[in-house]
Amino acid sequence: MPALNPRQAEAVRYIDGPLLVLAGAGSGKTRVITRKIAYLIETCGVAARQVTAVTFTNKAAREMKQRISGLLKNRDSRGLSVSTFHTLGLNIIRREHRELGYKPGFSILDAQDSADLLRELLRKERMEDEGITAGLQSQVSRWKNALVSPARALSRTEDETGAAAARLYAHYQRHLKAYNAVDFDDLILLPVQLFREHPQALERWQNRTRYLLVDEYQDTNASQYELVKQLVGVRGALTAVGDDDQSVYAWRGARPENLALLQKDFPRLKLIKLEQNYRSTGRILKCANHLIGNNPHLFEKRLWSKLGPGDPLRVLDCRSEEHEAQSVVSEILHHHVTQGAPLGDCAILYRSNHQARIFEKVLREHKIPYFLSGGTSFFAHTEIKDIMAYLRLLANPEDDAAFLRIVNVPRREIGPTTLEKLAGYASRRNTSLLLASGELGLEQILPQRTRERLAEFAAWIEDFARRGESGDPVKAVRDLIRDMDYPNWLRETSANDKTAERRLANLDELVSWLGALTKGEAQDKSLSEMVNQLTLMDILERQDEETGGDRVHLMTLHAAKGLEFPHVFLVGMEEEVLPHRTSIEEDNIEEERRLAYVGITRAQRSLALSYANQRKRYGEMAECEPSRFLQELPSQELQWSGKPTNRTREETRERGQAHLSHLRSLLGSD
DNA sequence: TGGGGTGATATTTTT
DNA sequence: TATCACCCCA
Repeated sequence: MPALNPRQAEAVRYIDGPLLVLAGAGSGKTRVITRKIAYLIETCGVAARQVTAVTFTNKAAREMKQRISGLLKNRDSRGLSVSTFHTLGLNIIRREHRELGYKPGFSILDAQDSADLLRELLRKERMEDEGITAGLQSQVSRWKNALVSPARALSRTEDETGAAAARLYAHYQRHLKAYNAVDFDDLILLPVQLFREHPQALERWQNRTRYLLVDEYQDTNASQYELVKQLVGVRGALTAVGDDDQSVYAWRGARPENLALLQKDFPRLKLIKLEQNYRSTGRILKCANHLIGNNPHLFEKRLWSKLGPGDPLRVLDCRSEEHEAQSVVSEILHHHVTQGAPLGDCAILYRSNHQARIFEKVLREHKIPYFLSGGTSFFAHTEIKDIMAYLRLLANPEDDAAFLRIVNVPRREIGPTTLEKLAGYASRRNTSLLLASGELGLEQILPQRTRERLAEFAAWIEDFARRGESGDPVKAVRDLIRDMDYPNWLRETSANDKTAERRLANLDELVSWLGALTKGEAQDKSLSEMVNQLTLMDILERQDEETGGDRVHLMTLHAAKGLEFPHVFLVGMEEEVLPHRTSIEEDNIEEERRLAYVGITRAQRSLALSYANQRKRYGEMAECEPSRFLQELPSQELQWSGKPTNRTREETRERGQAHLSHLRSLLGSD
């Protein structure tokens, strides 16, 4: 086990009050968090169940758990909570749902479900023409993340469009509540509201959070910060780890200022900076420091490394995006062949997803295996969404969104007209669609055959709901899928055999995940708990990872955060690409610079930056200018290749002239 | 119910 | 250019 450096050790041992660890890229922040948790449990005698660590991604939480259990060996780490903010919120809501006015079995709507619901409401309200369709979901999300209630949102708006959006927000919240459902943002928002209104509940949670550790602190938004403050309370047993230079989620509500706010809110805050980098060579770090030096800083820090200077950074000047892809791929091949570098050591990083395409094409042409991260999520597949909707409905008979999704999938001859009438009836009776389906009052408005179909469906669902509750929930799910002949429906609705096979495999995978969840830590989980847990999980299609092997990594800069690779190719270093056009327009260059910084600091041994002079934009060929960030790098550390651009030609001319005038001045002074 | 034609639209993305 | 949602017609 590597020894901690003095600063890291100090951060691990400082438990007397609130602590902010400013951890530069590659400075071993995860090591500090994991070692600190082990220290708290082993040395300070804090009970594992009273330690809570929060991260932003499942992946980070998973890794952290693994590393801690490695450190603690056989010692008791049961009850230690390492989770994402959202899972923590879910646990709080699960325990306290009554106080919040939710019933057991409440559903979680994912981003897609919530967008669907908003679109539906928008349609009902006939507000399409008011131009608030675009960005409505993110507006609502921003409000929620800033702890702005619908009423406050409405009172704050100035124009009619904003008011319409705020009304929709109110409407949306009412529907969620009626569905006994929450969305992702609610998982943070509701606990905050609960703790504001119920001091006893807050005390309960404070008592079980004797120590709180927060990773990637710069990514917290206002509601997450509020939750942190509430849980920490006056005790101030908090370690926050973050790096303002790696804040790249401002567009999602993250507030890097939260780092500075800590100092205000916790006057006793201790600050420790981790500046020794264990990842990159000196030249790479020098360039990174140089670039980020152009940003204003909340806290000054300067990364250094003992790893030696390393090679100069290469800049690839390319004619077109095609040429760029070919240049990068041939460099990778070169590394691979001449230095025996594994393909898996190479990563191609880009600003936006569409840039991956051309690289995929060229890699395929060269028969080079690659791993593209950030594809469609497992849970975005129709078949998975369908079954999840069934599960939600089993657990929560009030989940109208789930009901509407699957009532006619597979076909049960329950069409839009029927549903509209049913919805009218249900809302008059103040009940849910599923519960209304079996009611006698429908006699007045629906023909007998239709009523029978509805009642049959409702009875069928209720039957399986009972089976899921009393018996083996996984078996109930299997039976449900078989009983409605869903696999055949999938085959019928798939374009070809191949997609059908894939979808069936996905279905199997979902069921086996359910099985795995029942075997997990807590044995007897209810169906709804399993469903909610699944909704927060990130099962991506990882055939690539499973088939394993040595593959080039392709990913966005956002996805690369937290990772490292021996050889990094930072591509598309152009104005309007990185910095992205909209960021230029919105005068948001600093965040783009941080993105470039994140990209550079992913590299361990070698880094190449590339740009194209021409690129297809919305179908049309457009001239491109090298990114301003290239000029912000120290030119003596860069090695340009390819044909020199106008810029470099100009530079050489300038340099030549400077040299001449220098000579002249020498002559003149003589 | 499904398929084809049409017009708008075009970041980053986790939970 | 490429995709996607939407609408109309068979």
